[in-house]
Amino acid sequence: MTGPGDGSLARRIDHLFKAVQPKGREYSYEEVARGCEALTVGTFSKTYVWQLRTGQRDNPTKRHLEALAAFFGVPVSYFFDDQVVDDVNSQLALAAALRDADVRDIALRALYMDDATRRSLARIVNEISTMQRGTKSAES
Amino acid sequence: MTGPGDGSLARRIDHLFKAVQPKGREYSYEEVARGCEALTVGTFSKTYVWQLRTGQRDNPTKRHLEALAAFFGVPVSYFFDDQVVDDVNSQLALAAALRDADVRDIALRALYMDDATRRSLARIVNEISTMQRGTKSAES
DNA sequence: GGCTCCCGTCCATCTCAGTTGACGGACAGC
DNA sequence: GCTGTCCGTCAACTGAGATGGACGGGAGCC
Repeated sequence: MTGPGDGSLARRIDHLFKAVQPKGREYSYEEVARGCEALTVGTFSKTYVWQLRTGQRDNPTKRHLEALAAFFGVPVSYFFDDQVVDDVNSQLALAAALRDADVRDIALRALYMDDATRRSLARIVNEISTMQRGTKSAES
Repeated sequence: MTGPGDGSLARRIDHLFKAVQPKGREYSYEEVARGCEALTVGTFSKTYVWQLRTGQRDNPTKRHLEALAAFFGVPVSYFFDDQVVDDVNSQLALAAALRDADVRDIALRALYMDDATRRSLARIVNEISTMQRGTKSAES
């Protein structure tokens, strides 16, 4: 496997940057830092995020690991457990695929589907919008 | 569960001391420290183990968390788990919804869709099948 | 072009995580 | 009783973890 699971902490963080792009772009280091600060007590500098991603620092504290995991929406064990990496990665990849596809458009076309299929799609779209937490509003 | 997951890091480490007693008594701080040093690279002082257990220090680094987890034979996520579960809940819920929906059926109906939508759905289905390959019933 | 704003990168700095060393108490052997 | 040793506890120091600010560069705007 050439995923982030085979390497260092830096690889995994790098993968999170690439996989989690609710704005269609990678988060900037400052966005991540401020987001982490918002989610946990304590400070988080953009420089340190950069150092972690590039492998210049590889031994962060518990607090920083928790903040990063919360920000990217992955369990903290993502940074430790290879199996969790695989599980999460597949879900992140799915989320990425769903983002690229215009889900609302698909939902519209679902009007021409039969009942069962449409309900299934509706549930999926619903979960997606929940997952995105209003970053792309105007759903409901 | 009223296990060690209801409190601070200190509570969880204290629980490990009490629960893991292969010699019939609690490990001494020095035993833990030396054991951790043996299992990982780097140093680990008995005083620091004591500080962590008593809550005087509560922000250890990744390296120390890995060492402690290895010594006591628990996954590193033991020190985190419950705290981040709700952050990934949305993704887990999505996975559940996708399991219930008959995705292959949806893909078949995609034949009647236009090109762009069908390609989007193809990517989604591809990710789903990838995700389902390694699925083990992690259901409670 | 010139200006501004934001990004990633680098460097100087400081804070605090983690170690070292020492003190008092408990238990065993002499 | 006395000594030696191992334990838990404490205070002080060291250095790595982490931060703040500065520099260069690219994109958008007038």
